Amino acid sequence: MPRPKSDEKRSAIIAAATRVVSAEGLGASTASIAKEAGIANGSLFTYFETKTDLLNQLYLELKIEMAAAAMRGLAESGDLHDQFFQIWRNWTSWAVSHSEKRQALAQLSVCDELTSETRLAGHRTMAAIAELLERIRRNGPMNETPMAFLMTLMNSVAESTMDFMRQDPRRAKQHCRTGFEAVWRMVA
Amino acid sequence: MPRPKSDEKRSAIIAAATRVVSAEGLGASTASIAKEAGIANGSLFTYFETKTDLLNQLYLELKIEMAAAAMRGLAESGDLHDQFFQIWRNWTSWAVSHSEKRQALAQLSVCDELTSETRLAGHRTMAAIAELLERIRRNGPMNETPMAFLMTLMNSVAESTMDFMRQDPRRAKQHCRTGFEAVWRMVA
Amino acid sequence: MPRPKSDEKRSAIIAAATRVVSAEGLGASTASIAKEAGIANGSLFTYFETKTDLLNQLYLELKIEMAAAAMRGLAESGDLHDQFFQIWRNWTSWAVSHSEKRQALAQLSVCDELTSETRLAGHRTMAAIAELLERIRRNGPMNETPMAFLMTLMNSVAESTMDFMRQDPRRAKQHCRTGFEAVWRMVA
Amino acid sequence: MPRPKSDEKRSAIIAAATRVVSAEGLGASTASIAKEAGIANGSLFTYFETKTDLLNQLYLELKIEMAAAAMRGLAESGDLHDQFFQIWRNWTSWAVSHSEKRQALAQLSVCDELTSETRLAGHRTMAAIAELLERIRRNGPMNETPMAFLMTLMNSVAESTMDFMRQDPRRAKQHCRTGFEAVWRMVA
DNA sequence: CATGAATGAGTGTTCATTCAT
DNA sequence: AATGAATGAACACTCATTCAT
Repeated sequence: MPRPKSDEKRSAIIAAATRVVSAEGLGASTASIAKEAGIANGSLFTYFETKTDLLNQLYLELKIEMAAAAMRGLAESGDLHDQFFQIWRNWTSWAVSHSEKRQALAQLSVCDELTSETRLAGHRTMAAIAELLERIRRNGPMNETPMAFLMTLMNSVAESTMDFMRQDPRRAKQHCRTGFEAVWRMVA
Repeated sequence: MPRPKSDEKRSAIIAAATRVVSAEGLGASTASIAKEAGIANGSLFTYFETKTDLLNQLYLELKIEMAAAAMRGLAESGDLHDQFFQIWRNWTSWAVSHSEKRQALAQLSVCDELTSETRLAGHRTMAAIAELLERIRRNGPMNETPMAFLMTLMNSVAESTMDFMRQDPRRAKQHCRTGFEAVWRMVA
Repeated sequence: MPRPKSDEKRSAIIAAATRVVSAEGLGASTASIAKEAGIANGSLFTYFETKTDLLNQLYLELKIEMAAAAMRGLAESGDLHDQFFQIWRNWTSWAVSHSEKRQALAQLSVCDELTSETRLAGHRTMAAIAELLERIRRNGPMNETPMAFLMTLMNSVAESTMDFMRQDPRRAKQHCRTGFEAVWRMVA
Repeated sequence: MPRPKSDEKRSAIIAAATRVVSAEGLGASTASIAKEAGIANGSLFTYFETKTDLLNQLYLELKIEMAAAAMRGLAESGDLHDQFFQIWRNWTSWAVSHSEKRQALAQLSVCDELTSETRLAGHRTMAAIAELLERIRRNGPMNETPMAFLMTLMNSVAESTMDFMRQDPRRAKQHCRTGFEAVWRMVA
C-alpha cells in the first residue's frame, strides 16, 4: 500500500469527517467533508478510495483513540475495582469532553457499510479492558457468560451513562458513578 | 363515495417499509418501498405526506407492537421478579422472532428525522414497564437514580441481549436469562 | 355537446381558477383549483376535459367580461372622441377594480396552450371597439395601417395604462387620461 | 489547475436555454436544456445554481444584447428624430432576425421567478434610450408623464410592432415605420 | 499530487388524468 | 354525477466518483 504523501492532509480529512458526520450524520456528502478539510473535492479520493473506506477508517481511528483515552495512566497493579473504575471514569469523561467524536462514533456504529473486519478490529481495541473484565467476573455471577456478550453489555451501559452525563452535565460525576456501580453489580 | 383510503394498503406500505428499511437502512428509497408494497410510486404519498412522516409512523407503530408483545398475558398479581421476567421473556422473544421489525426499529431509533413528539410517544409506550421497574428498584441500590436513566440502561441491556439471542439462537433461552439476571442485579 | 348538469359548479370552477391563476400563475395545479372551488379533485374533469380546456375557456370568459365592461352604457350616438373615452375609462377601471381577473388574463395571454380559435374568439370580443377605432382612424395618419396592427397597438397601450393605474392608484384617473390621449394622438 | 469552468460551455447552456425556452416556454425542463447544450444533466448546475438562476441570467443577457443591438452605430449628434428612428430600426430588426431570442425574452418578461434586481438591471440596460426619449418628450404633450410610464408605453408599442413585422415580413419595413411614427406622435 | 469540472444514475415529491366506488 | 385514491411519468436537484488539466 503506498503511503500517501501528506499524513497531515489525511488527518485533516479524518478530523473534518468527524465534525461533519457528527453534525449531519452519515448522509454528509464527501464534498462537504472535503470543504471542511480545506481540500479539493476530488483530493479526498487520493487518501480514501471510497466514502465507505473513509467511514471505516474513521470508525477505527475513533475507536482506537477512545480506547487509548480509557486506558490512560492506568496503574498496572491495584485492585480490580479501582482499576476498573479509573478506566470507566477515563472512558466516560473522554466521551463527554469529545462529544463530536463520540457522536460520530455513535453514527458510525450503526452504519451498514462497516466491514466485519473493521468491526472486529474495533473490538480488539478494547482488548485490555476485556482482560480486566475477564478477571473481574471470574468469581462473579457471570463467569459462564460468553465474554463477547459481557463486553456488549458493558458497552451498552457505558453508552447510556455517557448520554446521561452529556444531557445533565451538572451531575455528570454522579451519573458516571451510578453507571459504574450498575456494571459492577452486574458482573462482579 | 369513492374508493376509500384502504387500511390494507397503508399496512402494506408499513410492512414493506419494515422489510426494506431493515435490509437497506434508512437510505432506502421511497420508490423501493412502494415497489415492495406493490403500489405505484406516487401512491405512497397518498398515505404518508413525506418520507419523514412514514418513518415517524413506522417507528411508532413498531414501538407500540413491541410494547404490546412485551406485556402480553401479564398477570396483574404475582411477585415483581416473576412479572418482570415474563415481560423480559416476551420482549426478547418478540425481538428474535420478528427480527426485521427489530432491525428496522434499531435503524429508526437513530434516525435524525424522528420528531420529539414521536420519540416521546415511543417512550410512553413503555409506561407499564417503567412502572414495574419503578417498583422493583424502590428498595434497591438505584432508588435515587432518575428513572429515565434507569430505563435507558434497561433498554440497552435488552438490546444487547436480543442481539446475542439472535446471533446464537441455540442458546437463546440461556442468553435471555443471563440478560435478565444482569438487569435484576443492577436494579433490585 | 352535453351541457353539464350544474352551471353553478362550472362557474365556481371558473371563479376559483381566476383566483388561483392570478395568485400562482399558470403552474397552479388542477387540484388546488378544485379545492378552491369546493369540489373534488376529479370533478373538475367533468366540466373541463383537460386543464388546457379549462384555461382556454377561462381566457375567453374573462375576455368577454372585459369587453362587456368596456362597452357598458355606451351611447349609440355622440362624437367619436367621447365614445372612445368612455370605453377607455370603462375598460381601464374594470381592470383596476377586478385585478384578479386582469392578472389571470395577463397570465393566460402568454400561455402556450391557448388554441388559435380561442385567440381568435378573444379578438372578436372586441369587435365593437374595433369598429369604433376604425371610424376614428379613417381620416387620421393610420388610415392605411392594418386594423389588426392598430388593435394590437391600442391593446398594449391599454395594458400599460392599466399597470400604471394599479401601481399608482392615487393618480389612476390621471394615468387613464394620459393613456387615452396617447392613443388618440396615435390614431386620430 | 483543473479543467477550468469553460465560458464556451456556459454560452452553450445560455444558447440552448434560449432555443428551448422559446420553443417550449418557461416550463422547459433543465434536462432538455442540458441535452440541447450537449452536456450532462447535472453539469448545468455547475454553471447555474438553480433553474431560477439560469432564467435570471438568461433574461439579463438577452436584454443586454437587445439594448446593445438597438444602440449599434448611433451617431452622437444628429437630430432627435433621426437618432430615435435609427434606434427603433435597429431594435425592431434585431428582434425580427433573432426571433428565438425575442420569444425567449417575451416569456422571461412575465416569469414570476425573476428577482427585482434582475428586472432593475434589465431596465438599466435601456438607460440610453430612456435618455433620448426624455429629450424627445421635453416639449411634447407628455412632458408631465412619469418616465417609467412613458418607457412602458414605448416598449409595448415596440413589442406590437415587432410582432407585426414577424407575422408579415414582406411589409416589415413599412410596419417598422408605422410603429415608429405612432410613438413619435404619442410623445413628440 | 492537486484541482474542481464532468458525469448520470438516483432522490423525494408533484400532478394531470383515470376509474372504482 | 360526484368522489378522491391510484397512477407513473416528470421534475429540479444531489452526489460519489472520474479524469483532464
